[in-house]
Amino acid sequence: MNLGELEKLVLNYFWQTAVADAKQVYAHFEQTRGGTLNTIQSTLDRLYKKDLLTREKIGHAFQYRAAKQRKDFIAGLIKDTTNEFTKPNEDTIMAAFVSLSSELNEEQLDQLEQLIKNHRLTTPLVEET
Amino acid sequence: MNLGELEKLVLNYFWQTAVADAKQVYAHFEQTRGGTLNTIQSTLDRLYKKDLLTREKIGHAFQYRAAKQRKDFIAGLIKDTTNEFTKPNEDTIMAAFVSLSSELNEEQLDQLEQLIKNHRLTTPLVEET
DNA sequence: TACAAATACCGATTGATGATCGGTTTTTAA
DNA sequence: TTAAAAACCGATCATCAATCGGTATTTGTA
Repeated sequence: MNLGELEKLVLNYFWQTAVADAKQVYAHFEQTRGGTLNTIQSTLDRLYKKDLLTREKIGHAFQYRAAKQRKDFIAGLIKDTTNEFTKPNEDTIMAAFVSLSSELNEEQLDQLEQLIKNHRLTTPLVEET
Repeated sequence: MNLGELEKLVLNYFWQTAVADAKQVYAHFEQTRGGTLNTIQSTLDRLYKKDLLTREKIGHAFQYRAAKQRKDFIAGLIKDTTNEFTKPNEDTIMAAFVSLSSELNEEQLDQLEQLIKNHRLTTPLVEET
């Protein structure tokens, strides 16, 4: 999935704001970077067509929201990215972890261990796909 | 960093093959996907200018190699990707780990713990930046 | 119900960037 | 010195995001 600059800004906006229609999004970006309402509208439409935003008509305007949690979206991006450089049969997620782990310091290793513990507690015995 | 389709193929090729000149790369892709030697040459050049390949003139041809290990390259990609959707002050690497971790199963959690252990053994007391 | 305002939708244009390849210049080995 | 090999240059095409004017719809309300 390849995203343009404005598309990224808008996505981040929705993870901060939850719900908004085109006019509200425009109001937010008008000051920061100019442009017209139409530009925002077509960007929202593009994100909607990419399944990154959902929308629901309320009154006469669509109310948009992020289709996925930020966390899940990033996880998906990382998996896709990693996939493109992963050998066949290589476990993509583990490859990503291996790649990242080389940059961790002590504190981060501690956090990671904690993360694993929590994960084991909250999702016991999940089936594999 | 945005890479085209052929650029990705070529990068992957170099992680498999280590060293090659344009002619050799062309020989490899000629069968699979056609195109001309020139196309390969300009792709190599683009990757070189992006610092993804190094080159050294030997005889009359440049010998190209991957500038980074696959692992480090992927780690960089993930960090860049994640950065674009990370709140200010949020730890990017940890954010990536958190994103990914939600998809791990038991076996992968085990592997990850092992990874941490090894990492602690091989890189004791690394300074932070 | 008709109408005005708000919004969505359509389509054209521009700008980046990757893919492709022909043609020319440069380099090098003999 | 020169012919062949390779590098380099530049043009064209395709795709996609950004932008925005203009038109068609929709809807709340008078």
